[in-house]
Amino acid sequence: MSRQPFHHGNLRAELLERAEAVLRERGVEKLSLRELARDAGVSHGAPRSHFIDRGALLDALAERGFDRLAKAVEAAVRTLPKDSRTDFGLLRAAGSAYLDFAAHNPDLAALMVAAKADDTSRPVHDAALRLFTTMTALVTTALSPRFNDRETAERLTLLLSATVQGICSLMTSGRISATQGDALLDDAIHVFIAGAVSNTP
Amino acid sequence: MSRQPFHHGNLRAELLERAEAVLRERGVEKLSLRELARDAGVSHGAPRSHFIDRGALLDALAERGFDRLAKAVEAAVRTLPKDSRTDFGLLRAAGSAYLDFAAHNPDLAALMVAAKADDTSRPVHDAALRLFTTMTALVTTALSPRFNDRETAERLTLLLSATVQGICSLMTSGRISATQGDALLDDAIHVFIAGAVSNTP
DNA sequence: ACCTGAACACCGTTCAAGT
DNA sequence: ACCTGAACACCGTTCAAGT
Repeated sequence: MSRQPFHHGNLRAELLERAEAVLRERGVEKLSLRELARDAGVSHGAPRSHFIDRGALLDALAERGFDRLAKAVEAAVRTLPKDSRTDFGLLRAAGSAYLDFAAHNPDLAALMVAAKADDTSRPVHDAALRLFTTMTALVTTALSPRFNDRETAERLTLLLSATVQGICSLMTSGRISATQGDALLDDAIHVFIAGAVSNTP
Repeated sequence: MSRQPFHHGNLRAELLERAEAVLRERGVEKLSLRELARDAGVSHGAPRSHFIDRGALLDALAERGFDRLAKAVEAAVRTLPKDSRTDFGLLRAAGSAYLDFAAHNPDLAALMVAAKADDTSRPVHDAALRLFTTMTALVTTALSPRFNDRETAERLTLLLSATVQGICSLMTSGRISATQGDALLDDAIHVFIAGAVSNTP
């Protein structure tokens, strides 16, 4: 009945939770396995049982980031008022969710982008694909009158994702303000829709 | 006449040179001031005279990266054969230079994107602005028949830059292959041109 | 102005050992 | 299966001192 049971029982989850907070509040540089262990009241070697190394923890964070972002995008689209459910409105809502996520979790967003698709980081890549699937469904819904083949949908989604992601980077790196980012997103979606129309067979 | 003069005379430049190589060959994680100092045959405290801390070195690398990229873009456009100097051809050449740079210097590209616009990293931001100026001139040249106000040029350039940069990220993170990146760039520029036309007053 | 070298306070990683 | 704790080999940063 010790208050600190030998088996923490929840260490992995707690480390991730705490790591996300550190990431938000102090950045990747300051994220240390040893400090995480200390804060969890566990020895410095303990995290090793859950994450083979620091990179594995970062990968796990990126993976969770992609899933959270996908959920945020889905929620933004779902809660969109009926009169805003135009093609533009839908894509704009998704893009905004993206930007908000990046603005509130800049270092996590950077981690997600940086995470290489190694053999070891397969879960990260899969999570990125899940987000891509969400985005593809959305683009298909928004632009469905214009085309109906899946390949076109995926190419356009890739393009939109890249663009939105680029806007996020400009914002988080301070190249443009949040307001400018919002305006740029508007431009992006206008151009995207207009350009997609004239480039779709 | 010692072979190791007390004043190295060129330490800053040598550290940067060597750092770029390490960045390319082994990644940011492996970039250490102490190792750089060792390789330069200098004490571990010496870099302090040129870079206040590790972050300052990374900022200097990012700054140089932006200037190299700007030069690469300019060269790509300049050496473009006459019969390729269409609006599409010009933008495509610039985008390709961008992608090539990122493909060959993924960690440097990540550093450039990550570099926050702090008060301390003003030079990085200025270098980013110089690249933006280059890009604006290019977009203006390519699309000049369609508009003539500077504000439109800058908004469109920002959009194109964000998109190209997003494609770079997808590539360097292994989300898409270099071939897919190339195809995506084609799509991007087609959509960009078509969309820009119908969105320009 | 630029560099040295000791000192300090951290790291990540490994691994035998414990429960 | 999960965690401990010592050990190792690195770091970045600071700073008085040297040239």
